[in-house]
Amino acid sequence: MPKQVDHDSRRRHIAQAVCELIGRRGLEGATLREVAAQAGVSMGAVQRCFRAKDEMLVFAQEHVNRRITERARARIAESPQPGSVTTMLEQTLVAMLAVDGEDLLDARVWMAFTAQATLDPALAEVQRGHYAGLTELLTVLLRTGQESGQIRAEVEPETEAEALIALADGLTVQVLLGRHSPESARAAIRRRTTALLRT
Amino acid sequence: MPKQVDHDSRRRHIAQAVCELIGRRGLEGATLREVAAQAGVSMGAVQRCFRAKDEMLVFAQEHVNRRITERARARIAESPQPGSVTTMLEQTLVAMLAVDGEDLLDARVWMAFTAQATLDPALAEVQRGHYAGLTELLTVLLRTGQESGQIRAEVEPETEAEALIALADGLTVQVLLGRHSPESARAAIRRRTTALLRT
DNA sequence: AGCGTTCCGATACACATGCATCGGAACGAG
DNA sequence: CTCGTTCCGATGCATGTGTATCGGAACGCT
Repeated sequence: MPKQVDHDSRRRHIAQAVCELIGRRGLEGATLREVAAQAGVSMGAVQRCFRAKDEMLVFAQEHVNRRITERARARIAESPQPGSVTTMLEQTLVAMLAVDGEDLLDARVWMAFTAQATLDPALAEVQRGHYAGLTELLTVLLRTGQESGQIRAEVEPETEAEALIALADGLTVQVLLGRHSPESARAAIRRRTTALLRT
Repeated sequence: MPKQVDHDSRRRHIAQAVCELIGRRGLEGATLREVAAQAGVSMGAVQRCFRAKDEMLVFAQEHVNRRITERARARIAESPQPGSVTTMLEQTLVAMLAVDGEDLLDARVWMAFTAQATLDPALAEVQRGHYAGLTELLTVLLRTGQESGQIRAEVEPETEAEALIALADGLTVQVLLGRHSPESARAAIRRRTTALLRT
C-alpha cells in the first residue's frame, strides 16, 4: 500500500486552523489559501481532505461545538463541590459562555457559525444538534437538583434549561460586543442559577 | 442649480434593499451589484450615495436598529393596558425579538450585523449605542414599575434590564435556528416578566 | 530495488467583487 | 433656448476566490 496519511487528525488540524482564522477575521477570512497557510500545509492538501469548502466549514463547526461541549463536561467533572447542583449548573453555563482568555476565540467562532446557520439549513441542523445536547445536559442537572431537594420543585427543568441557554448566548453576544465584561456575564449567570435554589 | 436628488431618502431606500438582501442571503449577499438591482437603481447611483461599501453597511445597520427601536416604542404606545408595566415590558421585549412574520427578516439582519460587529470595532460601536438605548428604555420601565408598586422592590432595574436583553437576544437566536417557535419565545419572555411582579 | 498507488504542491482557469473612469442625460438658472 | 452643474449607467480593471488539473514526490509492498 502506498503513502498513508491519518486523514482524521489532519482534518482536525485544519479545522483548528479554520477556527483560528474565523475567530480572528470572521467567516470571510477563512479562504482556502489562508487556511492552508495557517495550518502550515498547501492548498492541495486541504482540497484532498475536504471535497469542497462547505464540507470543511461544517467539519470546523462540529469541531468547535465539540470543544465547547467537552469544556462544559470537564468543568462539571472538576467542579469544587461535585455534589452542588448549582455549582455544576454554573460551571456548565460559564463553559458555554467561553468568553475567558483564549476561549473568547471560540465564542467568536460560535457567533460566526450561528449567524451563518441562520441562512444555511445544513449548518442550522448542526447547531440544533449541538443545542439539543446542551439542553439535555442542563435538563438532567436541573432534574437531579430537584430530586436532591436543592432546586425548587416548581421549576420546569426543560423549560428552565432553554431559558438558561438563551441567557448564556445573549450574554456571550454582549461580551463579544464589548458591552459586558466576562465577570459581569458570570455574575448574571450566578444570579439566575441561585434564584433556582430552594429558599 | 442642476439636477437635485433627495439623497437622504435615496440612502434609506438603498439601506432597505441592503437589509432585504442581508436578511435573505446574509452579509455576503449584499454585493454592490445585487444591492443596486434590489433597489431598482444602477451601481453608479449606489456609489454616488455611499463613498464605499463600508459606509453603506453602517448606514444599513443604523437603519435596521432604528426600526427595531421604533417598533418597541410603538408597541409600548399601543399597548392594550398602558398602565400595566409588565405588559409594556413584554411588548418591548417582543418587539426586540422581531421574529414575527416579515419582522423575521430584521432578526436575521440583526444577527448578521452583530456577528460582524464582533470583528469590526466601528460596527461594534454602533451596536453598543443601540443596546444602550434599549437598556435605558427597559430600565425606565422597570423603575416606573417599582415606583407604582407593581414590580418587586428587590429587583435591580439596570441589572435586570441587561438580563432581559440577553434573554431576548438568546431567544432570537434559537428562533432563527428553528429550535424555538416565535410563540415559545414569547412564552419564555412572559414567564420572565411575570416573575418580576410583586406577589 | 522496483513498482504501483496515494498524496501534494503548483498552476490554470473561470468568475465575482469593489472601485475608478467617463461620456452623456437630466435639470435648474440665465 | 443655452449653458453649466449634478447625476447616472455602463464599462474597465485589478484583485481575490473556489475548483480542476497534472506532474512528480513519498511510501508500502513484493
